[in-house]
Order: sequence, then structure tokens, then C-alpha cells
Amino acid sequence: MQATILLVEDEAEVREMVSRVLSREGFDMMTAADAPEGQQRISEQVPDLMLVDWMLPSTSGIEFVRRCRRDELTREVPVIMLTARAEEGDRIHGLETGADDYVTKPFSPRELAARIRAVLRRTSGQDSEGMLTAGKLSLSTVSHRVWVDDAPIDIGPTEFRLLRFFMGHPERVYTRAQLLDHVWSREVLVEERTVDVHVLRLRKLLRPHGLDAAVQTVRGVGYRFSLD
Amino acid sequence: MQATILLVEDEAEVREMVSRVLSREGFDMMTAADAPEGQQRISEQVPDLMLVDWMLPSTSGIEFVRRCRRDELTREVPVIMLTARAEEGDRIHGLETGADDYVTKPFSPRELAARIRAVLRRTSGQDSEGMLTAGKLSLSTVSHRVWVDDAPIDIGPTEFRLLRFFMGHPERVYTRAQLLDHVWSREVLVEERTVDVHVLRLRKLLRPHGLDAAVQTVRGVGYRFSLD
DNA sequence: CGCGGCTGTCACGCGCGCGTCATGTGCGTG
DNA sequence: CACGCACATGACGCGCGCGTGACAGCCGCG
Repeated sequence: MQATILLVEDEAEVREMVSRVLSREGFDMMTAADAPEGQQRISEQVPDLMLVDWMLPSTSGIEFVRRCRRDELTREVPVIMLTARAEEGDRIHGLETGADDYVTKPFSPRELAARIRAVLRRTSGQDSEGMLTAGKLSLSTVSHRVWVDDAPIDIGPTEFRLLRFFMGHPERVYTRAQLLDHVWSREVLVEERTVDVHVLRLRKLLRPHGLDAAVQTVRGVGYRFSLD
Repeated sequence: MQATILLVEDEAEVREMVSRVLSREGFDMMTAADAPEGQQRISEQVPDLMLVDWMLPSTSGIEFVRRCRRDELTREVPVIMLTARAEEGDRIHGLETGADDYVTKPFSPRELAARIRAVLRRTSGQDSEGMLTAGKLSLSTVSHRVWVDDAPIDIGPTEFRLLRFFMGHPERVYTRAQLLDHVWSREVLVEERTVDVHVLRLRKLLRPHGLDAAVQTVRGVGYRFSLD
């Protein structure tokens, strides 16, 4: 992935902290202390996403974003606004200016990284058409189909719903009871062990493509979907 | 382009914010606070697209959309549902709403605008010339005719409407209820299984040309049109 | 008035896929 | 090291969803 992110923030301390953390999270970081410097960075390389402080010296963050929206080159680049808690009342205003999300200071680096990934996922168009992807696996919720490397694979209704839930909630353990709640309809009464069987069937479908390891057993707890 | 958009949303604040932003994005906005007012607006002018809140006082958004689908005038108008994150339950996917897309609150106006344009792009191509094509299959909405490799084929009224809808919305599963909403008219009360019969008849027509596989059954869900 | 085309409903039968059970296997624990 | 628990896996039967042919009403037409 290696998305490039431009951070525009006047406080040096915050700038360096955020930059360091996000680098560690695997992002390519570019930084700027104010709007003019931000323009400068953009002219060197158009980033995949911009983090912009609401309050900036001279030109405000909102104004900066507005200008970017006017420029053909940067119009499509998603923006996350950084706002102080005191300014939180203006959040609707912030969204109106054309930000895709906003994060209030102080924020946890983990949260910020999660928001960034969420926005990138949304704007890269994967989520917009009901598509879920994980590695070479793709699933379309609207057409009820699954592909591995663009080759469609046959999958039954229950396995489809199970896979859809897993791909929509990766990296997280779910007990059999939780899976029953989410994948089966709430009113039906089904044995918990039934989950095992459908997990098995899902693995069988994925095995020829070497993806069966993605559905992992967490002994004593339940199952988890992950590519590791 | 100047597409006209009807927004049906009960919260005044959200309504005004969205309306303002979308106006700035170049859309012609009409607004309504509930379903009856929505009907009113529609009777004044049929919009190019509707944004409908899932939760509305009195008539729910889903019911509102259902009614629109049954009416000849508004059947073809695409719909984007607005849902709160709390209602996002994995079982309630956009599919069940009969909507063309759905956006979960809180959403960024940019994202919403992008989705609107995406839906309009998808649905506008179908009526541009009155011609729909899929492989060697062609259909003219204005002359009510269907060709395979430029050879006209005989097709009944209902099969024609069904095929027209399928070709205009390929690669997407539709439940029997949705197909009834889109292909049949509002007055009639028809069994869901009737859809099966007309799907069968449509397949029979396409079979001599090897195209019957294009109408695919998705067990437990409904039908899908696709050339794969 | 009779005929043909078209529509919606029904009943029947088949086969898929779902859920359960019995048995096999491996991991963790005392 | 051995026991027990938790999960894997294969087999099996039943129910349900769907395909299909038949049929009755409806309408327009000759």
C-alpha cells in the first residue's frame, strides 16, 4: 500500500510526533508548517491523503482545503481535519468545507491511523460498490459473488454470508454465539457446533487457492479472519 | 448536467447542511421532512435521484421507497438510503432496502456527492439512447424490441420489462420482492413465485441463443443478470 | 362468438445445502 | 506422559427452495 500522507500542522512538537507515529505505521510522510509550505509540498508530489490542522497561521486550514478543492490536481485527494476539542462545535462546519473526516485533539495515534485507513478504503472506491477485498480475495455484496484473483468461485449461501461477515470484520475473534447472531438469523435455533461445520466448508472452498489459513481457530474462544 | 435531487430527511439540521453542500456541488435540491411531503414534491417534479433517510416519522424510508417503486412515474428513479451507524447491522445491507446504494451517518458531504455521481453515472447510461446491450444481446426501450446478433426475437411484454430491468442493472442480485417492485406495476398484487415463472419464460426465449445462463439464480436470495 | 396469446397460480418433484451426529485428531494441562 | 477437552472432518437424512409443466382467467381480435 504505502500511502503518501501530507501533514500540515504549525506546532512543531505535534508535527514530529504524528509524523513519527504514522511512519512507523507504514505511511510515507510529508510535512509542512503552514499553508504556503503545504502548497509547495503538493507541487513536489500529490499525496494520497492530507492531514490538515484547523488553525493555521496566516491562511487557515479550511481556506487551505478550499483552495485544494479548486485545483484539478488535488480535488480528489481526501482530507482529515485536525481540530482542538474547543472547536468541536464547528464539526459540521468542518465537514462542510470538504473534509472527509475530522479528528479532535488530543487523539491517540492508533485512532488516527485507523481513521486514515478508513478514509483511504472508502475513497479508493472499494467500499463504495459493496466490494470487500482481502489479499487476492474479493467479495461483492451486491452481486453475491466471490473471486480469487478475478476468477469467480462457487460458494453456497451460508458460506457466503459467513465470509462476508469475516471480511467485513477482520482481525477480530468471534465466538460461535456471536457468529450465530451475525450470520444466521436471530430467531433460528441452531447448535453452536454447526458453526464449525460451515467454517470447515468455507476453508474447503478456500483451500485450493491457499487461503484456508485466513479463517483461523482461536482455541477456547472462537474464530478469526486474518491473512497472517 | 444539473441533476435534481430530492432529500427526504426529518432532522432539520442535517437536511439543511446536506442541502447546502449539495447545492454548492452543483445539484438542484428539493427537500422534504417526511414521506407525505416527499410525495408532494415528487408530484411537483420527478427528481433524478432521491436521498431518503432510513428512519422517518410515520412512514418509514423503506416503505416510502417501496411505494415509489410501485409507481410508474418514479420506478426508475435511483435511491440512496441514509442510515445511522447503529442500524448498520450486517443483515440490513443495502440490498434489502431496494435502494441503489446506501450511506451511513455520519458521512462526509464529499463522500455523499461522490456516491451520488457514481449512482447517476451507473443509471444514466441506460436511457441515454434507449439502447441496452450485453454481449450479443441488444434491447431498445423505445421500440420495445430485442435482438440477438442483430436478429430480432419475439418477446412478450412482461419478459421484455424483466429483461430491460436486468440489462439495466447487471451484476446485482435482486430479491423476488424487489423485482416485483421494479418490473410490475403498483396496483397488482402478485405472488412472489410468479417471478420464477417469468424468469423461466425469459430463459426459454434466450436458450436457443445460448444466453439463458445470463439469468442466474442466487439460491436463498433471488436472481442476477450477468454474462459470466 | 371462438380463438390465440399472455398472465398469474398451483402442484409436483428433484436436488442442493443445511444441520446434526459420530468418529478422528491434536493441543493444553495436571 | 497420559488424560481430557476442544476442534476437525466425513457421512447422512431431511427439509426447503427452485424449476417446470399444466391450467384457468383475461383480453383483444378476427
